[in-house]
Parts: sequence; C-alpha cells; structure tokens
Amino acid sequence: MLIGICEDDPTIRRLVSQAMGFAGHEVLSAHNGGEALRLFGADSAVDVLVMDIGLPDSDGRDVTQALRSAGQVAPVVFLTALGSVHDKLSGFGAGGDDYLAKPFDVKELIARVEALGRRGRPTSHDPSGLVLNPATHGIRSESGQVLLTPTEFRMLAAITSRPGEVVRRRTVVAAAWPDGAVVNENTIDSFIRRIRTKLDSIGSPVTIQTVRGVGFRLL
Amino acid sequence: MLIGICEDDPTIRRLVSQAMGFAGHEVLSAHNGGEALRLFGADSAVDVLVMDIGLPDSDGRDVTQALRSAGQVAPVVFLTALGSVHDKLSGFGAGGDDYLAKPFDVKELIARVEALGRRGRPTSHDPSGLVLNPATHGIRSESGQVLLTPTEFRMLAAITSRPGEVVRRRTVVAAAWPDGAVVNENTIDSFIRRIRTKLDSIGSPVTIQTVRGVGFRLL
DNA sequence: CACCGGCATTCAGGTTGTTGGCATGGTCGG
DNA sequence: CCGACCATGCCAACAACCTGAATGCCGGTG
Repeated sequence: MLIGICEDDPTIRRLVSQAMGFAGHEVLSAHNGGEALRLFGADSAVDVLVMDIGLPDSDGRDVTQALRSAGQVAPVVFLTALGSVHDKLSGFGAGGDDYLAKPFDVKELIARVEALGRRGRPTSHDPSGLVLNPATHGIRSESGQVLLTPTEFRMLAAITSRPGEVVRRRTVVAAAWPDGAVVNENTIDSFIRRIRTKLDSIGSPVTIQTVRGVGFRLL
Repeated sequence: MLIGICEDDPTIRRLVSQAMGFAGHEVLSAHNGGEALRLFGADSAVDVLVMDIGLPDSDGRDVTQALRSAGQVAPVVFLTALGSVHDKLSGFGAGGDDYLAKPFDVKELIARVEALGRRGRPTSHDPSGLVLNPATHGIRSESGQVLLTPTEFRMLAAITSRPGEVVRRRTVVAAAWPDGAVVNENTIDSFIRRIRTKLDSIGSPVTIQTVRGVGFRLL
C-alpha cells in the first residue's frame, strides 16, 4: 500500500516511515498542509492518509476537507496531541475515518492503517477492486476516484453488496431511501445514470448492467 | 432478506414488520389471501413467507398451495391461534416449512425465518440440477446460467414445481398470467419456445416435453 | 435578504427489450 | 390422408428504460 503522511515533527515522520517500510508499505510524506495538498491530490494514488491535526501552517482537518473537495477519497487517520472527545468527534466530522491520540503505539497505527486500506468487502470479494468509503461517500478503483452524493452512495452500495448478482429495483429503493419515501420510478433511473457517469469518468472497469423488469447488477 | 407477511390482525402485522426492520430485513405485507396471491407470486422476490392460517377470506394453507402451484418456492412459516398437533401436521402437509402458535415470541419468529432464509438460498426443490433463483429470475445448471424475463420465469417455475409430472396448459397459463389475463393459445407456445431456446443455450440437461393435448412436463 | 451551488426530483422524448399474436410449416393421431 | 395440435420465424405494440434538461429545495455566502 501507499501511505501518505502529513506531519511536521521530523521524529515522528521518520519513525512512522520506517515502521511502515518494515510492514511492507511505501510512504509519501508531507511536512505541512500546503505540501499535503500538492502531494495528495485526487490524482495521487495513496491508499490511506495519516494526518496530523496540529500542523504549523494549518489544521489537519481543514487540509483533509480541502483534499476531499479536490476529489481525494482515501480514508484518513488523524493524529493529535489532544485526546478529548470533542476533538475526536470533529475529526470524524471532517471526513476522517479513524483517530489516534499522541503518544501512540506505532504498531497500533499500522494496524489501523492496514484495516482502513483493506476495507472493501471481506465476504463477497468483488473482483473489480472497487472500494467504497462510507465516511466520505467516495469510491475508488485502480484507475481513479470520485465522490458520490449520499443517495448515490447508498444506491451503489446496495448494488455492489452483491457483485454479479441481480439486485431488485425494490431492494435498491429500500437502500437508497431508508425512510421509506415514495419516489417516482424515474428518479431511480436518474440516479443510476449519474452513478454510471461517475463510474466511467474514473474509467472504472465495473459497470452497472440493467436487467429489464427485474433490477440491476454489477459486472 | 425480503419477508412476505400475510396476516389480517394489524397489531401483529405492525409488530412483526417493525421487528423485521430492526433485524435488517425488508417486509412486504398482505392483509388477506387475495392480496397475498397478488403480492407473492412467482416473480416476487420474497425469501421467506409468514402466513397466518386463520385469514378472514380464506385459509392460509389454501393460499400457500395456490402460491405453490403459481410457482412460488419460498419457504413458509405458518402462524395460528390453534396449537393442536393436527393443525401442525396439516400445515406441513400444505407445503409449510415451519410452524408457530400464537401467541409467539417475535424473537423466535425472526430466528426461524432467518434459519429458513439461510437454508434454501437459491431456492428450488427440483432434483434435475436446475436451479431457479426468484430474486434474479435466473436459472442455472451445471453447464451455465441465463436470465429469464419475468413471464418466462413464472412459466418455467410452474413447470419445474412438479418435475416429471404433466402440468396442464391451463395451469401454466394461470401461473404465467396471475392477473387472469386472457391470452391466445399460441402465445403459450411462443413462450415455451423461448424458454426451450434459453434452456439449451446453456446446455441444460433438462428439457420441456410437450404432452399433446394436455400440457407440458419437465424431463 | 438576494444570490449561488449542490443535490434531489421530475418531465418529455427517444431507444430498446419484452410481449403477444400471426402466418406458415411440421407432426401426431385417428 | 386429413384435421387438430404444436413448432418456428417473424413483426408490431407496448412498457421499461435511458437521456438531457428543467425545476424545486435547502444551506452557505456576500
């Protein structure tokens, strides 16, 4: 895996880099927020980001949000000297996926990073390598990544949960509108269309096939 | 899972619906036998049916048999106010798979429903090695698989529900057009032909034999 | 408060797969 | 050998679906 690190303290940076190297991962490191924005944009292939919250030039949460709006969907682990619940929550609010208070055990960091990187169906190992990130509503394949809207994401999640199998329209609706809202049939098609557009905007190898009169399936 | 419930008592209906929702299942509910026949036909994707025996307009066992001959193969749990052994046996005789006496514990109902749902996943009880999947309208044999259209699927389901036995033309019609539509005799042949074509496009070992003047039979 | 941008929803029109039925030719039973 | 029944190929109508664009609905911003 390729891990992106944004951390101003050189000691921690080197420590983490070495440990990741031992664990078999590559590391790309940034010293501050500005560098992070350059290195970890949407075209960067990092699998997981490790982000210090207390950066010299900015707040790691702001950097993360900037990266998100630039299209970066990789999961993020925040590092911070502050251990309060409030900070933890604001970390998640900023689109973070995990949180670790300094001082931390390097092994724990590695474990969490690897867990995030693995995330994707453990059961139905989908052959496409399409990874959905619930924290950010982002999806990524080998060839790119893109952010989905909440409804788009729920809908796609329902379909990818059974790759290769047909998912009924009714099921897709139940997943996309959990409150049981009644929507025009056409609305479903509109969403499917936009998802398809986004899928192939990142050159994804997977496609959503429609099975007339039944539903959709991931191929 | 998609659970179909047929129960006239609104209290029980709501109770069960909510509980199923909590357990992560979708629910489709019918108030009486007639509605059940419309909602839970062969093209319905229900994974398990919960059927009250004491319905206002009919007997749940009769409804179940009607659904069976319409090609519905999902397992059924019967609910009843009567707890006698006799009723229990007649429930099994009607093609039921489990039995629960009122008043019942909702947790127990959920447990049984889930057990049945897991047990017969791609449901079809036919010995020929042909597997029908109601959720996807797909059929599979050792040698391959195809997707059928909704009408094709209902028709084939009716025939495979009695492998080896002759199914009358009128029975096939009733299964394929549950709304009681009147169709040209020739239309049946057209569909049979399409099904046959798809069957041998996957090199299926089973074939549909026509019994002149009577109907069809799976061999 | 007016404006803007993103999201959800709906509409209208074109496109395609499914249906149901026709015409034709074959096959079976008497 | 004839009529009833079934198989086959084909086509028109329809419903399901796709597509592009317009509308309404917030939450944030100047």
